[in-house]
Amino acid sequence: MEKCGHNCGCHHHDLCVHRVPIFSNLSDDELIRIASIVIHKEYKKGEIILREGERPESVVIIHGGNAKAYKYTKDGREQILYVFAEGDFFGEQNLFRNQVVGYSVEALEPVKICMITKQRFQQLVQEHSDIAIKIIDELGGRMSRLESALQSMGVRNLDARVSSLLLDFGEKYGEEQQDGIVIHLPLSREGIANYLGVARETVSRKLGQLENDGIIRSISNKEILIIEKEQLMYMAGEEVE
Amino acid sequence: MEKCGHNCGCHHHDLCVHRVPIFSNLSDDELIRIASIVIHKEYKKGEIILREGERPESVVIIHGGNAKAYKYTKDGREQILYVFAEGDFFGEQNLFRNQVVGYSVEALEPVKICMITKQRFQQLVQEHSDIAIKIIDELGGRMSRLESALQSMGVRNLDARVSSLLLDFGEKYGEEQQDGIVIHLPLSREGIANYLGVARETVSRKLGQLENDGIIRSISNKEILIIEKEQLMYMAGEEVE
DNA sequence: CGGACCATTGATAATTGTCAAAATTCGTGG
DNA sequence: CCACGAATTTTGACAATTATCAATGGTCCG
Repeated sequence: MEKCGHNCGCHHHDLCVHRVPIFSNLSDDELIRIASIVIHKEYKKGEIILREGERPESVVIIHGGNAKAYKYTKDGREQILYVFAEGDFFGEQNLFRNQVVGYSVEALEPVKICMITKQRFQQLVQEHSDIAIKIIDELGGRMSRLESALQSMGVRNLDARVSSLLLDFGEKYGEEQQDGIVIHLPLSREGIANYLGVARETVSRKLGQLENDGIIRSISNKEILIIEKEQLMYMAGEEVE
Repeated sequence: MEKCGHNCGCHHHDLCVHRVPIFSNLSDDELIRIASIVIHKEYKKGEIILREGERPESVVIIHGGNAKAYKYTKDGREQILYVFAEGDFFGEQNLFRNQVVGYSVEALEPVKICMITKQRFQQLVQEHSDIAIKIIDELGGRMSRLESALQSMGVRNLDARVSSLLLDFGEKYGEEQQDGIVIHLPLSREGIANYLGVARETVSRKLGQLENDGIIRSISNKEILIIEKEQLMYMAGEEVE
């Protein structure tokens, strides 16, 4: 691990604000200033960082580890909306309008975050109009991904969706090796199911099928090897009729 | 109709920029200034206002009529993402980043729009940082709705989704009457199906079921009467197990 | 090594999709 | 206002997909 064990007192080195696209236009001086108003926190696996229905007082930036954002239905079914990784932020929905958040965020592993209070953040945006534009940019990107996800759920068959998910995770969590790409999964099978909006068992079956076809290999519960990326891309793009 | 038949030369009265939340903080003078840089256009039913994959040069504000935003899969299945109505805007995703749009927009009926070129719009945002904040607000609201839609697709059963849609449309397009709420549907049955991500026939069957149960009445292809709103709300909220 | 947790598999039921045909609605022109 | 044809919607029969329930098998950690 890092030497930052004392309740995350890391100051000027390894600034979390450095990793965040929305601050990318700022000078080093400004970054350090921002870093000084930032609150650090750590969460253990399974801890809730933000709870649906709350009115968060801060914008949260992930500084390490992954976290899932999800909604529950009344009957307890979970839909995962995002898997946040380093540099992602949330809580911004409630920055200006006074609205409750629409999802909960839970640490999938030990997670470090930086928080900036709403008030401070508003100040920042006031001073640097660049930041507002970056936020619009970032939200635009996130919306595009949501729109694609919605389309996937609506009209694409499950094979295509599973393939897409493997490819996406390959990009984000993959490690190139000589026999293919090893994905270090942030989610369990159940998590994958709740992300795709299908039953746990169905994911098992689809992955089993892909393994039978020699397209992937399940190394462990948290690692999958992509053997035939081409094949996956084909399946993700368009299924044979 | 209105007297504005001459290719929409309406100037200072009935300003489209008046109806748009993102300009709500501006003074009348400024609104008039903005109105002067706005380009007006009209589209007939079925015409494409924006095509997926293009790089739009303008932000478009709907000034009258409804339009659907949708994506196609390669095999021709349509997923409707939004139904835009008066005051909604789009094309802002590409305001600052140079990215292609992720969906097409088609007029569902005669539609009037106002366009502001990217360049002018950027200028506006530069001058009035309020606008950027309003945009963030607006995008936040749209994201919340997308997130809920994604959850619906993922974990809610079809009865709940159909009920929700009827209630939403009731809010947006409904007209209170003594025997219930008459919805003036912006979408055909096929449109509803493509919005919910199910087959045309399935929508027919579900609506038929609701009609048999006396919860709604189908008046015509474009009008549905909600008789038992309570019942719909119950079904939308939580299905009996 | 044991126990808790997670993942897979099998059998069956429920839901929705697909295709074809019939019925209804809509718009137009007489 | 009515009638006609085109477009849309509904219905029925059947197939395909996925969910559910139950049991088994693996994996991870102490």
